[in-house]
Amino acid sequence: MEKLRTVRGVHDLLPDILHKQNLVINEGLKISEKYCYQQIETPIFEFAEVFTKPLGKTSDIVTKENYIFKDRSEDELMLRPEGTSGVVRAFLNAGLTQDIPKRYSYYGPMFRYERPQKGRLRQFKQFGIECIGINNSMADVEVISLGHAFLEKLNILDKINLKINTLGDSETRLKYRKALVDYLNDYKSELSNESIKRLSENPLRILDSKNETDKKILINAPNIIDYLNEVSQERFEKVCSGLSALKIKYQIDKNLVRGLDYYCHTAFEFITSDLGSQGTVLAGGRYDGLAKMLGGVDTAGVGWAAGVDRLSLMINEEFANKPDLVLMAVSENLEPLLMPIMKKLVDKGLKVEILITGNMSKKFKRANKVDASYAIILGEEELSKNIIKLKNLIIGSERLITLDEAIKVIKNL
RNA sequence: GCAGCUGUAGCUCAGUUGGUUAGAGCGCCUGGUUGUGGACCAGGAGGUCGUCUGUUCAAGUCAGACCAGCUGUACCA
Repeated sequence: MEKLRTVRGVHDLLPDILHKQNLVINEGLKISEKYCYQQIETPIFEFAEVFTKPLGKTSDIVTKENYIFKDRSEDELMLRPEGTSGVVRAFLNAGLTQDIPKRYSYYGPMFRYERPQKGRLRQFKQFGIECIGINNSMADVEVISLGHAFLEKLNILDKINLKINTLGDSETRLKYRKALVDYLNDYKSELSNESIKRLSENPLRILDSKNETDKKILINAPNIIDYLNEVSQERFEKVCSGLSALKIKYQIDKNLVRGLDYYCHTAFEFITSDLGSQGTVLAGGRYDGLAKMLGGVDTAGVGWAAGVDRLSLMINEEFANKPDLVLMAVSENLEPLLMPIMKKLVDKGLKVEILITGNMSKKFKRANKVDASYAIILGEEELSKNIIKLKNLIIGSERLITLDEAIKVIKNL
């Protein structure tokens, strides 16, 4: 096919789907504003290091899913695969490390070179929030609570489960990592190829394996909960009891690992079974090490990102941008008089579609198609008396009245 | 990335063991109605059958490659 088309996994968002996505984003913005999160926007591409450093050299995003390119000045740039790194980078660049805490919300397109499917695109939209500069575990609870409230506003909470886990602090993870590797080394010959590779590179991610043999081996693997030092242990308990106090239901999933290196302590995912294998709809965690990885001052942070495309697939909203009325003239020479009328109607807050193609029959057919309730018709007869004809398209009745009267009738509907 | 399924009109789909000019419903356009819609009637436009290569006297139909979508898996939002 030599026709022009979009790149694989990159879709046009026609009005009906974009409208749904905007609803999702608007709910996100509204609820985050209530929690005093302020909207921020960062560039959709950055120096590649902004992502490669914090995400970790072994993450899929960096190794095979990236959109990296060089610009004309040979700078290595990368289309952003996620939002957090850019937001934290912006926070550091603005010199705000003394001005904490900061609560940010953002939305926009992200890019990952993946195998496209329903709910998985190469250009997709995320809405996310970041709470920067608070080490207190109550920030974790706040952030999860906000995510929960967001999904509640979208009216899809009943289709979603929350899973949480803790990755502990760096001391914990070092100890646990060693224990896990020791355990898994005994089964090295039975593990999947992917997991064998990870054993040396990023063993924690083996916990996430969906391979059946791997899963069996993992049943008796050491549990990170047993390796938590006192600080990490206490944190996790506080987060759990904080959620319970909010009556937010959750399941602890000890195999929940975030794919990105910068996470520590709390990790969580809101998961649905409605979207096939793309179950994760909102996910995040704590990323205390991120600011330092970017070369900035060590700053705590916790946040999440939600998949707007996925969420919009879950909400039932009919998109009807139907006009309050249609406006037409009976002959072409009267059409110039319609624009001032339209201006007045719009100024009064009405949604108007002006009909300037076809004969009267066509115009009424169009009015029908766009599901307008009223038609305002201007003809020679009406013009001479300085009135218009108002037709109620639902019951079919017509009245000759002034424009001001017509506006009142339409608005009283 | 790996595996499977699918691709015929704007949409949903039919198309027999390969055989004239590829069909239906819906939608669209024109007219029946020169100031009036939904229903109805009549007519019409719209397809290089995803693309390319091959097999054959003959390909929408068979084969291969590629492209795209979907499903699962990996991974992730």
